[in-house]
Amino acid sequence: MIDKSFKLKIEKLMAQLPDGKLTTYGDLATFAGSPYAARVVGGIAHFGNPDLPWHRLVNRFGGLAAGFPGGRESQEAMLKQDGIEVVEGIVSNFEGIRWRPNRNL
DNA sequence: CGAGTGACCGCAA
DNA sequence: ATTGCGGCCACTC
Repeated sequence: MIDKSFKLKIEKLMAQLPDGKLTTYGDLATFAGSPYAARVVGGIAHFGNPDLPWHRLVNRFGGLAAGFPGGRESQEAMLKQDGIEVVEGIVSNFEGIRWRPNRNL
């Protein structure tokens, strides 16, 4: 059974994202089957399911997103609410809490 | 309906 | 080492 749509898969992965952790666009895109479709994840994040914690999505450098509604400060505040420490707009324990999707779905 | 953009990433010169 | 460009899917105008 193969996924029918890229967006659907991304949303599923986001739904499986553990609380208190974060992930990157590239990892989701790579796992979805297209490592170069990282921007697609960003697009989905903007027009996708608003119930998913998109604020836990960060770029490859562990930095906050670029066009997040309200600015990086808003996303940073959300991450802090989740217990994620953010400094200078960059996640401190980024590699420590960096969650990776389970390919055994 | 058609074309363009988008919260990115990786590689080439 | 740095800069510039291409590429994927979905959504909007």
